[in-house]
Amino acid sequence: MGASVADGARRAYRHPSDDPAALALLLRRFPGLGPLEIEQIQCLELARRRWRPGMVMLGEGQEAHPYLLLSGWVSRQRVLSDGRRLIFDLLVPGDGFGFAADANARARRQVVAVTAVETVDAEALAVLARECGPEGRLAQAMAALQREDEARLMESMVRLGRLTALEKVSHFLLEMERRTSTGPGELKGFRLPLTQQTIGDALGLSIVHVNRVLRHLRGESLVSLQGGFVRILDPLRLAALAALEPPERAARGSAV
Amino acid sequence: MGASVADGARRAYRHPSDDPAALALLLRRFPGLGPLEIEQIQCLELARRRWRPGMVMLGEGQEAHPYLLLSGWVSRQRVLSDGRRLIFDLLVPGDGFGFAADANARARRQVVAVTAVETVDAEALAVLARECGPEGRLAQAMAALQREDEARLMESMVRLGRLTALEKVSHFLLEMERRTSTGPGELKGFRLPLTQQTIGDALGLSIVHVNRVLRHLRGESLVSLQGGFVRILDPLRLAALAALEPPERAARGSAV
DNA sequence: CGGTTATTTGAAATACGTCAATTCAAGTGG
DNA sequence: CCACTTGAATTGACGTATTTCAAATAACCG
Repeated sequence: MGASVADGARRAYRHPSDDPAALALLLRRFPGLGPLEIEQIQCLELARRRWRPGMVMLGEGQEAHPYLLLSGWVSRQRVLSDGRRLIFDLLVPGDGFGFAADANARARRQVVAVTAVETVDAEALAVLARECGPEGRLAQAMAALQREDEARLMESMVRLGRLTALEKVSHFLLEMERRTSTGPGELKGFRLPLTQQTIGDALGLSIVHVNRVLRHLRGESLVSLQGGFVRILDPLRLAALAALEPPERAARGSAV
Repeated sequence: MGASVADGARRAYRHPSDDPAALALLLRRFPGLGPLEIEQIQCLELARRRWRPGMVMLGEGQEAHPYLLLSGWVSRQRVLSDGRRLIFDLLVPGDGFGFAADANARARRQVVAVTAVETVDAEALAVLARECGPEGRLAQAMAALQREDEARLMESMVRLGRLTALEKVSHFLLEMERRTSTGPGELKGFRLPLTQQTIGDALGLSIVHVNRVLRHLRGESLVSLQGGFVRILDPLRLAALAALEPPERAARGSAV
């Protein structure tokens, strides 16, 4: 019974600043870049920054500054005055935030480091994208990322509003596996450096219930959880539980 | 006991195509426009279009086309294969959709007319905004609207994930009052041409529970509901119920 | 008026949250 | 290496919010 989605942040997410794979992680998220853009991005390596767990990387109402995540996990969230918290979105290495200027102020969310985090300052990247015009590859790639972001938020809304706890957790685990997998042939699972409280705040569930659902998933041999490391043992059955729709489809007619 | 948030769409939202106030409605949503832009917008009056309740105005995965709402209510939503529905957002006269090209495809949502709807084709508006560059007033105004949109979605996520049913409904009614009020000195209430099923799908609640919460709000003399017409009788107490935060605040520190 | 759709209500089931205590894992200082 | 502390995971018992089921009005529409 010793399985858990334990913290483990300090162990596995000690700042891997000298990790040569970090940059590759970033680039994989920017589709369709040419050698010019890649060279430009590599210049950004200079402006790194580290954040300790719990640090507020972007306060509520504060003007946004763009960053890319090299390592660690980040939460975009809102905390109500009575302490309730909702996590809009969890960001993993390769993700970025703070690009849509001023969007943060209106949306009244804060960005917080969940684990130890290492970022690169992407201000220069945003400037470069603007300079090359909206048709440039970089701007296109960033727009694509923003659309991904938005699609993820929509998916989260469905999850929050219309899925059961079992469906929520299954859906969440599958999403996280997809987003953290660094390539093909990776059947060995993935790290999930989140407390059950954090998972609960992302799914709109109490910590106790998250725990029970995880126990159930373990009991059914659908996933294995050990020290913050997750293995999805039966992806098909889990996807069925997650109420996942078939990926995408063509356009449809108009009238009901 | 006969109060209800009844349909009433066909009665009150019979297409007011000759309503001279329609254009004013549109313009109030575009802050900071000069005479040039207003003139341009008025040219758009030509391309109107009508939709009957239930019509799919933009199918899932379909390429977006920009519209502005002159009259009627519209739902951006997602329907799961088992029939469950989540409404991301309800659009009221003066709102627009379909501007962020391709965003719809990834987000896999459909746009559906809730009531009878009248739109103007805003393609020309989008083109004009692009032509004047991202610094033009029109582009700025549209970007501002999009930020509003996003902020509203965030607010919805908090509502879906962390508010109780009573809080959800109170919050929803206040939001709708704010968004449909056409100006100051309007204490008389507002039309809410939505089915309780629709409200439920926007709040992640069952229709039965929506009904019970509304009855409770009526019983407490917080709101009055008659034939799709809503009066908020005690805004302060209702806002307290809605777990509403103080409007906005300055920037905040950084570390926890 | 008959047919349809929406609202309303009660009773019962259930999913989920809260409370409180225990266990477990990891770190810390002696 | 060992108490000791701390934070997270785990578990049981219990309360409650919300859903589901079913049926009865009520409003609307042609």
